[in-house]
Amino acid sequence: MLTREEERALLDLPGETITVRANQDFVHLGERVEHACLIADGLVGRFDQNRQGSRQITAIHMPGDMADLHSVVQPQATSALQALSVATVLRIPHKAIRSAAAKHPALAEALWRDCMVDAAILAQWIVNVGRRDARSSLAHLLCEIAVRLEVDVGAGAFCFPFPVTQAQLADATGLTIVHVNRTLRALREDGLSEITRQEVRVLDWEGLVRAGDFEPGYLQRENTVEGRLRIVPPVDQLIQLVAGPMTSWERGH
Amino acid sequence: MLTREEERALLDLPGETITVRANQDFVHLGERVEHACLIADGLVGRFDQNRQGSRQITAIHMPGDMADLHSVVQPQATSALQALSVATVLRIPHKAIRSAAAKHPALAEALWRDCMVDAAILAQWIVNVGRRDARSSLAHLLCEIAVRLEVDVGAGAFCFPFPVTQAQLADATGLTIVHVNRTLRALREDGLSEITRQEVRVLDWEGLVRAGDFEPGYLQRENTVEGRLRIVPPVDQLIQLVAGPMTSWERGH
DNA sequence: CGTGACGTTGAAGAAGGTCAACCAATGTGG
DNA sequence: CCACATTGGTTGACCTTCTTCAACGTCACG
Repeated sequence: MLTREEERALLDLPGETITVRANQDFVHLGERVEHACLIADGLVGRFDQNRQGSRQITAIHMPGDMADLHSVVQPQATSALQALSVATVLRIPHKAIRSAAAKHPALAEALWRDCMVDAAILAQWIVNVGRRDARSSLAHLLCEIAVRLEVDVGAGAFCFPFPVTQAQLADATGLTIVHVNRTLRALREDGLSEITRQEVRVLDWEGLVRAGDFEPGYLQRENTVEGRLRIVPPVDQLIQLVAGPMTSWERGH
Repeated sequence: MLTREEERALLDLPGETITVRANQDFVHLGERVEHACLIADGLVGRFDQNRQGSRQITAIHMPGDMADLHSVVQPQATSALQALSVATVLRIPHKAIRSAAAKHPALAEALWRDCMVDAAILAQWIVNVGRRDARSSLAHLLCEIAVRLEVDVGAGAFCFPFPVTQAQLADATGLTIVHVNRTLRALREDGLSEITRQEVRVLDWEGLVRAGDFEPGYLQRENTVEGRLRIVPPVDQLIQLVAGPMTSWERGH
């Protein structure tokens, strides 16, 4: 865990709030960025594309995520960031993050770790588009989102807001819109899940987990000692979880 | 760039050398690791899989790469590491890396950056399996490897060692062995590239780049000021490139 | 000179893409 | 309040890519 002082350093980070319309880029490909983006509200996609113009969403970020924390050490953007639905984003200057990290090595480690959880999710995403069929891939995506949103999956059936279009789901899974549409219908007909423009209704969580071949370990959620940095909204009131096996690099060995 | 003192700290890292046979895991899924693996020789794959057992290579590492540097901040392995061909690996204790990072913030930043270059490669890998057909995907993979190996692509035709099997290429691209075989034949018949068990012979680099829709920007190679950490073999004699826009977090503002 | 690992090929079929409609909901300007 | 445009969802017909299964070839090695 971070010390109270380290928490303060994190919470005291300055930033300006911007509102982004759906389908609007707020980090452009190749751009040199000076701010990291903390998602305060809405959903954000990390977009890549090939030169033929077909797009691929490589990550989905939600409130509490630092969508491009990596830009602190790599300011040349290799992916774009675009709002999937209306989003509120807090732009935090790299400068401030760097100086906080320099003062508090444990914080630097927590930031690095946070990036690595995202990287583990990227690796799973590769498996999802590379080695799962459409049905499994979509089911897996829904499971991942549910767990990351910390929806209570105890009950057999539940709902959570997830305002994305079928076109965006297609970009996330590497499928076409038409095939996503048919596959969602199949999931519906099998009584696993129903998806509208605004929310996901899970009817059979166990079944969805099986269909999606979902193993939540990679999300690093159970283990609170090594969990991900997560600043939950309202942003300036609570750090939910921040951690490292050692309190600080100096103190650990 | 790192200062001479920081370079020394990096070079002075202790480690034991191990030799790994082809197809042998040296980091197991779910395992708790205490060492980071610096590849000294050979090729290494980062392996993930779904429960049905079909495997997916999510990254390929080569000499000079720290294949699981991320384990320093996230010791629970979410992917396995396996040698693609005989490999020599230097195992560096996390402890040593942590303490060097604590002493030298600029080094900590360089390590973090190195991880983020790998993450950018992961994102491109998603595009490769999600939005490219077999021909394009294999061509892109070959281009990426050539550039990362720092092969001189100036000449129209050239060779470089790349000892992988077609089965491994299939796991890397999310295809089947059979389809990889047919697609490689197509690349050969089109006069782009010939691949044997030991090496890749590129006959038409420009054509291969076009076929693979390859844009090397994400590899962060041109820009020496922000390039990746790369400890080239013989490991303890040379740091080729290490960097950051600022010399250190402290010295930055 | 067998045995295993790797590569190659053919035939058949399934998963997913492409093209082209059409529908429903929402918003906007006259 | 209506005509119209826009966005997102749905469906059918057809076609391509890739997979599956099964066989056979080839090379290295004990």
